[in-house]
This record gives sequence, C-alpha cells and structure tokens, in this order.
Amino acid sequence: MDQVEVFKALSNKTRLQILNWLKSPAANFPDQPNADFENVGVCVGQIQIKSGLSQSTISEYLSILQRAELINSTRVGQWTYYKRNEAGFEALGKLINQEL
Amino acid sequence: MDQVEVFKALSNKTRLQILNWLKSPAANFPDQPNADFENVGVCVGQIQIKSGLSQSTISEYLSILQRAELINSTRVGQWTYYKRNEAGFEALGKLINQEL
DNA sequence: TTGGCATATCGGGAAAAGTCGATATACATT
DNA sequence: AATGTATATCGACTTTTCCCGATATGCCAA
Repeated sequence: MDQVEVFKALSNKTRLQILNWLKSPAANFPDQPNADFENVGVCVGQIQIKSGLSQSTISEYLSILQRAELINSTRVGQWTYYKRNEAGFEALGKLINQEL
Repeated sequence: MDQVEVFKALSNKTRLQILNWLKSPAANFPDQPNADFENVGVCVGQIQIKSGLSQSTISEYLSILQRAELINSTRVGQWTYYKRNEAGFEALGKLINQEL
C-alpha cells in the first residue's frame, strides 16, 4: 500500500463521496436488474449519474481508487461493478495508527 | 477537520517524512540549545536542513500541515517550533474508521 | 456481422500543487 | 540604530490534478 498514492486518492471530494455511497449501495442507488449490490457492487454508469460528472472522469476516478486498493471491480458482461475493499480500509487504519 | 484538506496535506512524501521525524525529535534532530523537544518541538531550520528542500518550501509545508491540524507551532524568540498534534491524528483515525 | 450499449483510454485546457530564489518581517544583539 | 539570524510571504516556473469531449474497445443482441 503506497502511502502517498492512497492519500492522493482520498484528496478529492467526489472520490470521497463515491466511497461513502458504496457503503450502502441499496440506499444510494436504484436497483440493478442484472446484478446484486452485495456481491459485486455498483456499476460505473450509476455512479456517474449520481456524481453528475462525465463518464470519462468517473471511470478514471474509479481506477484511481482501485489502484489505491480502496475498491475493487468485477466485470460482468458489459458492466464493471465496483465495491469497497474493506481490507484496504483496515490497512489504512493501521497505517494511520502505526506508521504515521 | 476538513477531510480533503487533511488528505491533501498527507499526499506528499516530504510532509509524511516530517510527521514521522517529529515522532522522535531527539532521535532525528541534533540537540537544540534554546528549547526542549518535548515542550515545543523542532524549529523550522532543523527540519529544513534534514529535508534538503528550500527554506521557503519547508515553511509552506509546515503551514499546510498546521492548517490540516496535524501539527502545531510555538513561537519562541526568532524561532518557530513545530510538534505533532496528537489530537489531530486521533481525529483522523476516527474519520477513517467512522466516516470514510 | 452489424449496431448498440457500457466502459476505458486518449488528448487537451484550466486550475492547483511543488518548488525555487528573492524579499519582507520579526526578533535579538551589539 | 544597525546588523544578523529565523521564518514567512511573494512571484515565477514546472509538474500534476481536474475535468471534459472524442474515440477506442469489448460485449451483447438482432
């Protein structure tokens, strides 16, 4: 876990919002017919609509969060679903408590 | 505590190093004749020398860290001493565990 | 196999951050 | 008062980040 990379990923209001939305997909997004929130997460398009930013921006933001190990993705057909990587958040907590 | 501001402050290798050095001033800096590490911290000049960056850069970095509530300063004569603000780190830990 | 979606990648323009040297300010000493 | 030292601020330049629209890629359905 690269410290600077993870903090950079967190240094943006929209990316923080996305992480927060992904805590309760069912509360924050409309139902997805093709997949289940608990298993795979939320698809890019839903996140993009909710954010109000462009498709390309959100796609990039998601990959920044993924490189920082804060989310991970599952491809199902033409959709990519993203969900929180709780192990990454635990690692971050430890980093703060022990290394910073 | 502004979330984006804190994470931006942490998104820089040198600033992370400074925070780390300030965990054990006595181990990381030469003795200061005019002040005591435990009470007031380390003066700007010592941090600047150790970092290898310019005086102006370090002065700015310290103020970024201070605005993020991760360190605080004490002015004594012509010196400004900076030390870690452990309350800020606790707040950060809570932020990670509860809000992120 | 062609057309239509969903997502990723590319190229770019604007804004912010990184970093410097020069200058200003504040305090201390003589 | 004049000089010296420590820190802060300013102006500038370079690099990175923020976002976008356009295009490419991958997958599905007709």
